[in-house]
Amino acid sequence: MRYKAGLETRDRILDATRRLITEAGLEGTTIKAICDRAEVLPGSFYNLFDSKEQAIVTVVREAIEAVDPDPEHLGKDTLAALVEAYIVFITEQSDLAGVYIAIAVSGTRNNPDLRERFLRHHERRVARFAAAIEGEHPEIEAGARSRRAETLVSALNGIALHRVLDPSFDAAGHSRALLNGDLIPH
Amino acid sequence: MRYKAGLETRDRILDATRRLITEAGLEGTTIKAICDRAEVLPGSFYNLFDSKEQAIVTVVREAIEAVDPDPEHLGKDTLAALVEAYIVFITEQSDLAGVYIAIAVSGTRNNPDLRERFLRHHERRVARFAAAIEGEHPEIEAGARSRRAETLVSALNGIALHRVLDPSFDAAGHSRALLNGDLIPH
DNA sequence: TCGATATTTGAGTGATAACTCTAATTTGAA
DNA sequence: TTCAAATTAGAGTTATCACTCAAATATCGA
Repeated sequence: MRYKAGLETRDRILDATRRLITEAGLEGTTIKAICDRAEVLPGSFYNLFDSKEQAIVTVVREAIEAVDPDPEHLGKDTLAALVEAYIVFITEQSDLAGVYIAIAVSGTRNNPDLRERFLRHHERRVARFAAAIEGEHPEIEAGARSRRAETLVSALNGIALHRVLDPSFDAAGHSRALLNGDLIPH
Repeated sequence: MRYKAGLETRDRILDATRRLITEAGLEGTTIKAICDRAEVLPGSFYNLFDSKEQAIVTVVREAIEAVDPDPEHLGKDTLAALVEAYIVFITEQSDLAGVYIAIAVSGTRNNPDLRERFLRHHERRVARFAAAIEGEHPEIEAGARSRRAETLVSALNGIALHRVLDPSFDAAGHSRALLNGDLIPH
């Protein structure tokens, strides 16, 4: 994996894997399907990856990292910025968003490693949202902050889920509605 | 499929299918896995079902119906009752809830029939929530009602999704928080 | 240009997928 | 108790799965 040709092939394979997972689910992501789409033969695939799983995990790691860019910003985010970043992820990196949701649901059942990775990521993400809430509403006590962050993160994932099903779904509008409390009057 | 033995076998197969989809995903739901768990041989399976897909679709239909019980109540629900009903579904029928989420994500990609069915169900569900909002807040105009209903239904699905991943997740508390607007102060 | 190394080719492996078929057994109405 | 119909047993079929391998070819630093 040192020549330019190999790196390009690797990119094509990862791109095919990303799109396949979102379009056909983990079930439909077979070596043959990946190779057909990437215009590569199985021998080349296995020259670059040890297994199908390695390619999938590579793409999943990408997706998880793309959800939470610049993690070192923790504590300096605003809630609005975090929500806007997620909107960008959902709408402009929809292949990765599809991977993210597919893995959240299917990938974590048979693969304890993926499950662990996903749950750790979720915790970090909730902590980041909670820190943003702290910055804007220091009067809310820590436990309640975490709870609210957890509600918000899960709810946003629901919106991402539906957007994967229905690309015309207005994920941005619904995400902002959640943030602004435009749900039910009281 | 007329004798008692056949009906019991059918129940065992459907039960195994339900649990397998939630535990192992669609990918792990093979005829062999279903038959092993139901203590049935492939010949018996195919005596009662035309295909693996038929068994899965049967279970998916169950799940979709369980999400929205008593659909004729449309217009007579309160929002709180709808949310509580979903909480019961998520927490007390977790096998079906797992099927529901798994299909929402994976099942609708390769199967246009399932996709269609799921999206129609989603529309009905949003309409029902919107009708409940109308009953409680007639001052909100129709378009905004639908929008809010859509936000709420998607957000609740996000909570169900996370509960499938993590059974200790307090789905009830987070669902009620959404309903009560306990998210971010303004 | 040479030559060690990376890459590609593509047929081939064993395992397992969904599904079929026939014979043996069980069921339950008459 | 009988017997037609339902059910079960379980080996077998075909297709496709992930993955391998040896030979041919392409790459690029020296």
